[in-house]
Amino acid sequence: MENNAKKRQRPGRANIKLEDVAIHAGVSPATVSRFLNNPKVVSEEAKKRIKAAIATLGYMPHRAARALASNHSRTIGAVVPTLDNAIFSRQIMAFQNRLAFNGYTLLLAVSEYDADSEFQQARVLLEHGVEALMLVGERRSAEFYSLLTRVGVPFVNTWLYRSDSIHPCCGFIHDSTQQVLVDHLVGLGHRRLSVITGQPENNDRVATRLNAIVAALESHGLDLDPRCVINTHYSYADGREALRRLMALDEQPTAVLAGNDVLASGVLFEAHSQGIDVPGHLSVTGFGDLAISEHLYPPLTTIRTPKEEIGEAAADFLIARLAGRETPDRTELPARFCLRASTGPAATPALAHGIGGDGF
Amino acid sequence: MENNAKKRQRPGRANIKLEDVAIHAGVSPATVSRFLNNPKVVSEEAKKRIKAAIATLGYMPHRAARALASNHSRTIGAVVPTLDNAIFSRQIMAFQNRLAFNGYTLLLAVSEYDADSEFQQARVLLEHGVEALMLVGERRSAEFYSLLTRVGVPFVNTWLYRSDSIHPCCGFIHDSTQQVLVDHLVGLGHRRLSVITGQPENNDRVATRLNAIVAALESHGLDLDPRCVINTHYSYADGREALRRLMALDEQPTAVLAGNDVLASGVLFEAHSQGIDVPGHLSVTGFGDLAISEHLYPPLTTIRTPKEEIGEAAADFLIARLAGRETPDRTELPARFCLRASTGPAATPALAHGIGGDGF
DNA sequence: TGAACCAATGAAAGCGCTTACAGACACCTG
DNA sequence: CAGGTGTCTGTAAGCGCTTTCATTGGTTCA
Repeated sequence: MENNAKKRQRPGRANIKLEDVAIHAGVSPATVSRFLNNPKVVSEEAKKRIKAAIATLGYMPHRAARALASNHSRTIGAVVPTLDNAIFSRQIMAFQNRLAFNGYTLLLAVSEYDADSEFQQARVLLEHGVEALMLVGERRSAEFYSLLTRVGVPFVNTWLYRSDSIHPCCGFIHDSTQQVLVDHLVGLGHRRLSVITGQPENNDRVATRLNAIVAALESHGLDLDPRCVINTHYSYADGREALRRLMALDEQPTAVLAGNDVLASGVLFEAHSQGIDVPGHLSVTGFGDLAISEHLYPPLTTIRTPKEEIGEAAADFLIARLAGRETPDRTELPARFCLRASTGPAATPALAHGIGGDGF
Repeated sequence: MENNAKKRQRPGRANIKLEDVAIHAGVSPATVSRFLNNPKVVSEEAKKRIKAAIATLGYMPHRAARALASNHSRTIGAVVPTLDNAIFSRQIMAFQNRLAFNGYTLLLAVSEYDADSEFQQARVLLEHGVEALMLVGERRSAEFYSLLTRVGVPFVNTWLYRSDSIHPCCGFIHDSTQQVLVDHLVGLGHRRLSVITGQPENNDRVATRLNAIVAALESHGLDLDPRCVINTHYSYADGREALRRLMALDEQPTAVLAGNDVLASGVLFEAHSQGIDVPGHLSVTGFGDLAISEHLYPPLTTIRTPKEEIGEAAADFLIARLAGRETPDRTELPARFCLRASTGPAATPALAHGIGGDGF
């Protein structure tokens, strides 16, 4: 009867609140709160008693209440296209790790490469009061960007770097990175290249790299046969299927630029099962450098992308912003060319259709 | 001057609140709240005006306030060992997808196979008011379980199923699943098996499977030479290194049971580079069935684990519990044996040291 | 000795929502 | 027409914290 108000029970939480700790420790709630948030202003004596009270009561702060009162949720959101690809999962791991280290919790959503879904999910994260947001890519609706600026949370676009971007970003320059691969192949004598990649309409990095390939070829006086460009999804089976289509062409390409290492692996697998010699008959490049890529037969020539570095840099950027620290809007984390054995001199036309080399 | 109180600005959010919507729509805050949470009780007229007000003001609900007032955060937490492995990332994708569909947001933490970290991170998620929790495995401190029950949030242990578990769980039975592999190899004439797996002390599934291997061998009157058991980490390089150690033994095993498909792939890669014929000279099994496994040379005999199914079942279970619906505590999602080409009859002793077959 | 300062604390007013309760109104029913 | 019923709405009291402001008692300094 000591409490005549209808007591709304809190299912789903231990029912100990800050006030209980205060009573137990013989101090005011304000002091307990200060102990939690800024311990140096409370006396040793009070600290000791509060600590004891927290321990014996098993008190856990109620973050929603804290968020409401202090206007700080201590959460940061991320929306990524998928976790299927090791690329994003490593980024997220590094990101989450950095956040946790700094006392932030990650709210995660997956967009499945769908722009509407990305927007929708980001909205929900904002409603949840995330103090900052990590996103992938930069192409999105004006409405999305205007929400972001209206709400005023710091955000960062990852996986790309453009020195003239109007938004904070961290990643690498896709054009020049992609160009390295094209130059490499052309330098090996390849004249008829092919591309197997994702859907440019859902993925601005794919679109950029595709353009970069065309531009790079142009600079060599070459062009890209549209029949040699296959836009597909990111699975091994898709990579295999794409190579089959390419090999069915009457003028077969001598090299394949795969959009990522999964696709490239698929190409390698298919080449193997068809007895196509790589790199004797066909050169293959990947993009991303997965852990497995150096172990494939032959080891894959690819681009090592800074997955963890991007996650960490994004976290550091956002945390710095939230702490009011000055920090540059754009961070370039270069991707590196990994020359391995899946690329080699273009077969001379005379040999082009033979099954060369020692296979696998 | 209409507001003489010191106005704490809300940086990081659009400053429109429910009350503003109410004023704009000419109704009380309660009605707006009802519109948001239980629209069927508000009149069509009011609905229309509130909808318009929300749209023109660009109102976004403040979830922390809502959580505080209603005692429902609409968030669910998950702690997984890693996202590095496709296993858990697929589970998380499926889980998150299901949550989002039901209006829940995922708070994600990664424990890196560390029990203290798992506990710590789960605590933080609980502080954030997650209404339910998905975990991996079942071995954890009594303190952890007591917190879970004290706080009273529904939780579920994933990746294992035990009909006699006292906690909700969803997954498969490791013992019998593992046994299938052992029986398969023994049935092929293998007598000297080896195991390459993770660290049983950090991973109860590994420990269970290891015991299951010993038991299964015993049932065939065989035993497991301790020198043939290698506990390592989950990388391709670790798998390769482990095979090297196994091959350096004076009595070489004729089969390797790898703890997961990554390790098994490493074994395959190393076997290839050493010219060891698989399965002619050495049989290899995996565990998990990654997307790549069917494409390897030779395609990997392994166990297909229900990754997405586990994520979905876990989400469904927790959501049902939160909705007060009856639902069984334990869900068995069987793992399936995938017979492929990496296993074959044990080499006869006479041939055991030769390099057989056509390699790759 | 009194003014000035400082460190430590408590009282109380919210943060932006939800919800119990009661009131207002329209409509039946006997 | 009194009384009941049902639908919709508003009032106001919190949810568990943070934080401003005022107060206390002790120290230092001129």
